[in-house]
Amino acid sequence: MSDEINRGKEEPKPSVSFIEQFIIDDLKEGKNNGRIHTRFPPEPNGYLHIGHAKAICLDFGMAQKYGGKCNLRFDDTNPVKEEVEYIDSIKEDIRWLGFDWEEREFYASDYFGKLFDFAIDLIKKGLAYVDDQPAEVISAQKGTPSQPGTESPFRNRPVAENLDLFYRMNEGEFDEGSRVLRAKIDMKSPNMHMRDPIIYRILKSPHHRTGDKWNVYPMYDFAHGQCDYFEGITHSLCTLEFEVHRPLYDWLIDQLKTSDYRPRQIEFNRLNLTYTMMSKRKLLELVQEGRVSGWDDPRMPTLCGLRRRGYTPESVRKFIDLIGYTKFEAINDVSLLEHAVRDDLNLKAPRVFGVLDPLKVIITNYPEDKIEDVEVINNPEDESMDSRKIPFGREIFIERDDFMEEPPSKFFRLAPGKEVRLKGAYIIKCESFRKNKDTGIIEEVHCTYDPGTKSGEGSSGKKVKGTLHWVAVRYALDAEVRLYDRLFDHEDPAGQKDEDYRKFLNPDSLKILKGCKVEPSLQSAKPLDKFQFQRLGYFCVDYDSTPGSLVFNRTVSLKDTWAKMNK
RNA sequence: UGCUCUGUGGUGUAAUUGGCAACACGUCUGACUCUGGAUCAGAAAAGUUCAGGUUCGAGCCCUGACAGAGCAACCA
Repeated sequence: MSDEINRGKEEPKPSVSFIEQFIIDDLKEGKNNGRIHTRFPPEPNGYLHIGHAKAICLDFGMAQKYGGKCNLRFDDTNPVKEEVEYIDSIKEDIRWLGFDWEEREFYASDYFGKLFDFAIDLIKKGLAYVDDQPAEVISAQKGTPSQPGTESPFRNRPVAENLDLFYRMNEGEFDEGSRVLRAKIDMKSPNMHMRDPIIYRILKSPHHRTGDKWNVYPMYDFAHGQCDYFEGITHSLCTLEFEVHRPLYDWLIDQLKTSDYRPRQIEFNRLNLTYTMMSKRKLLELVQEGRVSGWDDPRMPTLCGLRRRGYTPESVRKFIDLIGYTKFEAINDVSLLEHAVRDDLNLKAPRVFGVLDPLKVIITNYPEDKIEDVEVINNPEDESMDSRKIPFGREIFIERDDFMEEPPSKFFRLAPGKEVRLKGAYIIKCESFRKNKDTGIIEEVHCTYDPGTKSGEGSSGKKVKGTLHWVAVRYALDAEVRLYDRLFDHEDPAGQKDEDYRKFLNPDSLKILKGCKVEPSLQSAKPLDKFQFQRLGYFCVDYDSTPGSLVFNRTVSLKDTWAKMNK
């Protein structure tokens, strides 16, 4: 290529997120000896959703890109809410997304000993005290964001007494809720988190990893920053709401650190999507109240839900990449997510014929018992995917929507006297149809075919506007198809003050179609196999599917300009 | 009435030393098509929350407003 051409189209500089820019700058300055170490710290109290995917892609992605490492660390500081079930699903989902933490699977509970020692150390330095007051009193003394707090009467308890009490708290001598350990910082701080935060509480539920070894457990705020520190994390990436916690983490690390090293916390915006919500608590409610079939209901924004819906990890990653990381709390349009899957599946998904709402067509001039195997391309976007043969015969099913008794002028499909191409087969002409006099339902369409128009062989000079998909009656397989729509009919169901999000549940978010007809090659399709049902959309085999009764989930429809014209 | 953060087409982002506001999704045309898909060509759409200031020149710097979000769990 000549210099002139090169000059003409300069590579647009790839723009990086503000976080990546910080990392680049830190690297340039030689911080941490050029080391990059991140972590993804989920709490094992629910399933991962696409919002977590945003964090995962950043945590693992930055490490990958800059030759660093990313730990998986479960934030399991609350034995009351956390379960082993969730740990396995979280690991599965991270792997599915395409990331690997190698041997670095850690738990906040791995550090309970160190954390306890640190608490003892703070007590000895006069920086922590045992408070005997009940939760409500402590809470009242905290003040409000606009009013300073007041000091606890136990604030100046002697060190020896604090030490004795704290040890005895851990011995199990006191009831849950009777005493807590607090850091002694500043009750008048404008930052609520600095007003003598509770750092240890008594909890007597057994922990999934440490059993009944401990009777006191660190609060998240007392564990998170230090765990990062213990693991040598260089960049602690988290969401915006932890911005106000940062001074507390810094204060704690100041008491702990023995060198200049300190993890750098950088906060970014959460992922919000239109017509859904990310609150783990509310998602759990949907599951528990039976409003969805489970965490992996294909309407859920969970990773297992998206997987079951037919999303590919590539499409999720692409979407995350598209929306970026900023400090602005945004709400992203689902249509971008849908674009990402369509874009990915367009290249990957084999095309097949499936008829959702079958209407029988009889080709009256086609021999009774003749069956032809016609050849169809598997994917016009990818020649290497080759072609396959499907059976064609005198009786076929077409989509009910593809026939109209009295069509408008722009209707390019089948109608009395009109001709259409049957994809991969012949051009047919509608000669007549049979209608049920009582119901008005069209029961059968009678057509003739032109033998000179076989696909790939000719068209007898005919030009037809429409091409239909079809399935031969004799070889059609029955299938159940589940059509999904947005779970909520409000753009921001959880953001409506004084309105319960349940009120916005979309009653039509799931339509189950029985008696759909699909081509015989789908007989052996396995759960999670993905296809494009020609002209309809992308579909994925559901876990409920068996060779004897196929079940497909619609991932997303194809763009449909005809449907749009008719709106 | 406090503290922290944030305001760029409808939506999400970009603009790296202050220099013609760019890209994607969506929307709308048209072409092509044995998928009304894909693809291709094109269009509409913001003058950067507002008001001042500095500057030859401000989305970017300064000042002041306004708006939104977060913070008052023995949750994370």
